[in-house]
Amino acid sequence: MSKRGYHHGNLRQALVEAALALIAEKGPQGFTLSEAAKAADVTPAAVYRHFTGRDELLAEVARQGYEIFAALMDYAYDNGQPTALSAFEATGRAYLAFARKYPGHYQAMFESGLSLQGNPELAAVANKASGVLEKAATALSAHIPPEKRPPPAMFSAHIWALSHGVVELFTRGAPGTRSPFPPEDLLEAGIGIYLRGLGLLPPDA
Amino acid sequence: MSKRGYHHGNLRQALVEAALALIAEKGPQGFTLSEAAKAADVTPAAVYRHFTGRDELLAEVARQGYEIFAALMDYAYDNGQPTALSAFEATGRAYLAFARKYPGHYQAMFESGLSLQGNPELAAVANKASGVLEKAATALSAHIPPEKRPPPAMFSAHIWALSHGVVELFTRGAPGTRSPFPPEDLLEAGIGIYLRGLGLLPPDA
DNA sequence: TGTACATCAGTGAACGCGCGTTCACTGATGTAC
DNA sequence: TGTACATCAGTGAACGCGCGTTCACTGATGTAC
Repeated sequence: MSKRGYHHGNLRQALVEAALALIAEKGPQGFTLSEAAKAADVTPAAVYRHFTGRDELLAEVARQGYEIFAALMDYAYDNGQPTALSAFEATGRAYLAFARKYPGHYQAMFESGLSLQGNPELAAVANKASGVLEKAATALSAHIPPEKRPPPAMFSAHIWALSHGVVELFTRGAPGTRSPFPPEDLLEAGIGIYLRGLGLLPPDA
Repeated sequence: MSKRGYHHGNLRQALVEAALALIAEKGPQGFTLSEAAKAADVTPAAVYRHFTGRDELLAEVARQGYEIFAALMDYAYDNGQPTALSAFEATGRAYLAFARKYPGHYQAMFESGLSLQGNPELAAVANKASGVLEKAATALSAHIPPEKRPPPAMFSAHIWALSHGVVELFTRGAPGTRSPFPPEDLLEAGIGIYLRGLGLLPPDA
């Protein structure tokens, strides 16, 4: 911690980052306002210059997470050209990559128990993130034989759920089981089988 | 609460049930030893006659959950005869049914952050539960065309992850999204597509 | 059947702790003259 | 360039709270005689 005077400089963001480190290290319940303040070398009361309280700080962490998440998904989508299929697969991979690379954000978003109700700004940015996956699903939808075409929202939900389940069950020292396979491989294979079921991959691949 | 004297009768199980109700109502973090004791009409100190502390009470809740879960999965498996396929599908449905019917147990097992490390008894009963799904997957494995046959542990993990993701994301007033579809339908459709991808369902169903 | 007694499940008071939050304050910063 | 002053980001002490846990105790239960 460099010498700083009475004033911090950018305490707001420093608190967000302290919270992220705490959450990544000890889980969403390990985060407390007091410890975040201490990690930022500041009195707990100083937090109230920047946030209305504990919940708003946590919400800001999640908000930044959704922002990064949406950008990452969008990047993966664009980058996943040339085909709608490869773009879609890329967003699935991006989900897991995000969870791995930004564990603090991920847990704040999905495991901290904060509610999107009554926080319109947070809900909006969350929708932005899920919008990317639905966009990818819609684009892909055109390539699905009509007789087995589910609504795009449905198979984007499937991929989302599968990805989330893999993260929750198999990426940490999680309950239930230790990972029988590398999570990336598990997800990749699962998505592959699923897309084959949709008729989007050759049945003998 | 009926009149009871100084002695409770079966406080141990009453505390487990109080904890379950608290968890189901307010989430795993809403559970405290003190509130569970109060709900059972007893002083917090009385808890220590039956458990070494808060963690052991929570672990017992989870243990009973795994027990019920394993029994339910096993029942679904047997009941899913006549074919390996229908038995497998039944276990998938049982996962979601369990989460719905026993939300307190479910959250204690998967969302309370308790660790299976250093609790061999809990780990054993957890393995019993996942063992059923693997058994179902292994039986099904024989029917998969060899060139697209993943290890049974892998597709049981896929189904487990998909089910878990659906529960986490779409069954409560969850973060991320409100459910676009009834979770049961979502899971059923997802498993269907997945099994078609494995060559276990006709491609045109 | 009646009494003495051991057991042990529960009480209730107390503890130390860390939490989120409040408040009057202080002192560094940067602007006006 | 130098001084006076307003701003406001941070301090530090204090609060009430509920938590998990401990301890000496009490009184209901059930057994031995």
